[in-house]
Amino acid sequence: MKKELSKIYSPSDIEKRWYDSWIKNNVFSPLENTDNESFTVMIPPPNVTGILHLGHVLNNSIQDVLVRRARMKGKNTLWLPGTDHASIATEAKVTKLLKKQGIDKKSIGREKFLNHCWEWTDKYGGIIIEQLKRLGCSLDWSRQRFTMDDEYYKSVMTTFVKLYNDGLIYQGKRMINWDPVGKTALSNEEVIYKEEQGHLWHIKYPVHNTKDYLIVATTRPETMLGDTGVAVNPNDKRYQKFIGKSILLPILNKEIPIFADEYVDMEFGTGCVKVTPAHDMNDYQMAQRNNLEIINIMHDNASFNENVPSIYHNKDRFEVREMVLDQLQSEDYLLKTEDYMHKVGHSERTDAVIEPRLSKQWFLKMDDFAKPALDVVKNKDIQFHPKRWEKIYNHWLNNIQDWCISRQLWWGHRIPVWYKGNEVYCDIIPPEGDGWTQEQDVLDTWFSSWVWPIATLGWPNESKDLNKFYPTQDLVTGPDIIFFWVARMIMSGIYFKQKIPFSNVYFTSIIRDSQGRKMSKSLGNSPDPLELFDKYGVDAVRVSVLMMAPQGLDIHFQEERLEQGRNFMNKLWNCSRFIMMNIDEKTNLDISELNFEMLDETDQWILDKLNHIIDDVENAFDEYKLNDAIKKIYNFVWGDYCDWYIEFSKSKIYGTSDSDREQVLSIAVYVLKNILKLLHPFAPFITEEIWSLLNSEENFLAQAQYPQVKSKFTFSKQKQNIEFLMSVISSIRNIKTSLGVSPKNEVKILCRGNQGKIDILVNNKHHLFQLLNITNIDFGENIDKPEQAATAVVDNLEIFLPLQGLINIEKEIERLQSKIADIKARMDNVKKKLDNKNFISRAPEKIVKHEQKKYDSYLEDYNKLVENYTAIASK
RNA sequence: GGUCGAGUAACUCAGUUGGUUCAGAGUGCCGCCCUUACAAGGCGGAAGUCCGGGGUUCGAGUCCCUGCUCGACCA
Repeated sequence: MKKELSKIYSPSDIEKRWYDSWIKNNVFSPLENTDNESFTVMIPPPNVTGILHLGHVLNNSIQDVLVRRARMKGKNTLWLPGTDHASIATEAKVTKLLKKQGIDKKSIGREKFLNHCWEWTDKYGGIIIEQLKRLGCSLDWSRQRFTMDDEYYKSVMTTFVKLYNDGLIYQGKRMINWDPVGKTALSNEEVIYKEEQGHLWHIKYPVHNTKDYLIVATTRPETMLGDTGVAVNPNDKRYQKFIGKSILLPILNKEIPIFADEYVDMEFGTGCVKVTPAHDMNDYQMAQRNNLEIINIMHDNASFNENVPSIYHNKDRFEVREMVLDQLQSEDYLLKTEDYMHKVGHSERTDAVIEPRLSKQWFLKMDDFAKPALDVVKNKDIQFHPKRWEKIYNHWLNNIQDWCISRQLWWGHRIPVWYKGNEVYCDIIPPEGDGWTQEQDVLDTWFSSWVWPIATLGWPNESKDLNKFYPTQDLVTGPDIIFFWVARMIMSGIYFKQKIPFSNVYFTSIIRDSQGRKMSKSLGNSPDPLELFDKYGVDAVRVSVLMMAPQGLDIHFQEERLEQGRNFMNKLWNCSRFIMMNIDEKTNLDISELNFEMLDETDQWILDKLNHIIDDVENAFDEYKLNDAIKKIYNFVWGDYCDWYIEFSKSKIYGTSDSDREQVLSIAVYVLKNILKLLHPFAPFITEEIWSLLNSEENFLAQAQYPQVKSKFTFSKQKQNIEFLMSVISSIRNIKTSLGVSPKNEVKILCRGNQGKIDILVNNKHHLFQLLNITNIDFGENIDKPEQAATAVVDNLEIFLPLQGLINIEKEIERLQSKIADIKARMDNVKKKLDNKNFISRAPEKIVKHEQKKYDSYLEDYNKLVENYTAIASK
């Protein structure tokens, strides 16, 4: 019943099979009746019409690792999937699609438009869900949610009504960020400031009835058509005499006042500011303070309206800018044009340049939410990883402003407010009677998703799930939505449920291209994960991405780096292949029945090493350093298990003793099973496949028990011995290659050193033969050095390779010289310390002793090397 | 302008509390090997002014100050 696996691991054969099998057997669903501690993670809901990109791969791989590990640790685990409706993005897409078909959104009306949105959602909404399955995500699909589901809708309505009744939601006419393409208000957080090359235009503003003029400097000359004043700083000596006078505004020939306001920065530009209250946040505030007229000069699409001369009517703001500049130029008002770098606000979704606009909107008062949200992070109820995001979070909360929650869109949660004359009604249920009209606006999508952790579990109903799975434990998300979502979830959790929504927030890296640019469709630098899956295998992509994701730093993605993961998966496959080629029905797969008296030092070493790795991985997870964890496992599998343990084991596997062979195979299988368990959260498919091929007793690896440190496998002494043995083997290999001795050339070795060292080598003689291709070894304390031999010194042990006829004296001299130089440098370094009286007297005794010991050992090695060097060089 | 982060081998990055194979890993590079798990592999090797300049200390990649470069967030 020996099994022969294919030489190369082929992922595509097994991925789908295992995913289907996990689903069929409900592996991802939490248990209904259990007292086990629960572990919950809420997926950051992807946009319903989105498709998988590398950011999702990273983010969801991390979640899957945490979730699978928790499940294997016996927690009652729920990872809840879902999507959000992304109102502005989806609405923009649907509008565009309809336009192509010659259909105008407004003319078909709200209801029909929403039907189109649902059609779109039905068509594209499942794509990303299927892609997450492909990624292997162990989500509980029976609990999948969509923010536009009826149940979820009710949750959102409940929050609005409660906040309204609590007096925290109000409607007001304010300056807001207006997206002239999406034709909707945005919150402050949805405005992205980008640095752009612009101009600073210096314009002459004549003082009325005088020959004087003021000069204003502006980046937006077109707004002068809405100017209602000019401001100067009250302390500015240059302009004090003009305060109270007026300006005759060019082009319009309209008289507007010159006034004083502290806001004006005397240093900036000319120190005179043109004031356009309806189109600038700061100007609006100055207008309020100084009772200026407020004139709106634009339509909702940022073209000019009838409040300006007719030649500008219906012309876009950028076109008007050119027209105004031309006219100013020709009438000699334009004095200077400077290049000027400045930050321009853009809509996060449509990328349109934001137009500040005075508008009636719904707001949520934020002051009362901020303090508790600050507290729970301050007192560590919620911890951020990495920690530095706490500062960003605190800063935002300390400067919080009211949240504009209304959007002039149709796709989303319509605000549950009705009007009849002067009457206002707010409730989940529509008002009775005729004549009521519902508010047209919908809610900001983030207002819908800030209750994600509770609404998905059925809130406001005190459902079984809500009690069992809320609060959740870990949240994994990108730092770009720390304000949009993370902070607000914390607020809503505390406000509506009196409990924080999660205990740990892991902020992922941002994946950039190899040049450090953001991934974007227009640059075409965003690889399709599905193609990468096909090419490298899902496990390989997961492992590679996690290995290159340092906590909190951006990733520079290069496709070639996926080879590391692919090669690793192949390595794992092949060491398993080797094991399976050799085990048979006699092999004892249950290590508890092993005869520990029979353990070889190498067995003890690998078991001890395994303990250390389990511990290291545990510690790495405690700090959410997943890349540390996977790297530790990688080094153990490749560097210890494959490179050394399996190689050691061959002397027994190919030896004559059946009991030795079965013994070493049992250990090898035991360690391999632990490797599979440790690796399963990272690489679920391949590990499950190998697990099943090993005929393991437990059904699914996904449900097996996670490895724990076993104190009976502590073998410190043996570990040291084997590490010494490995150094000896390495340095003999070094001699052979650097002298150009072919690996095929069998050689003889002599070792001279103290009895302790010699004992180690004698005990492991069979390994030396197996790994070095040697014919004979002589050991001893007083062995004679052969005439012509190459030399190495390892930890005071002298190693001789008699190379009569083969030895290349020149090369050996060169080699020894470099070894001597190397150790001399180390020695000098230590010597410098020891010669320093201050070091001897002030450093801790332990350190001084250690350095002294180090020096003695170096000196001994050095002397031996020099001795052998002189002997060979003098010939 | 404010705040934060980063700068270590050709590339991408590890380096916990200052001292212990602390100067590391992977990739790439050079040499030798198709050795019966694996050439997506094995064995060996070369490679760094730890961004510059000060300082604290017996001792600094690590702590402090300062300068430079890049990035992010906020105004």
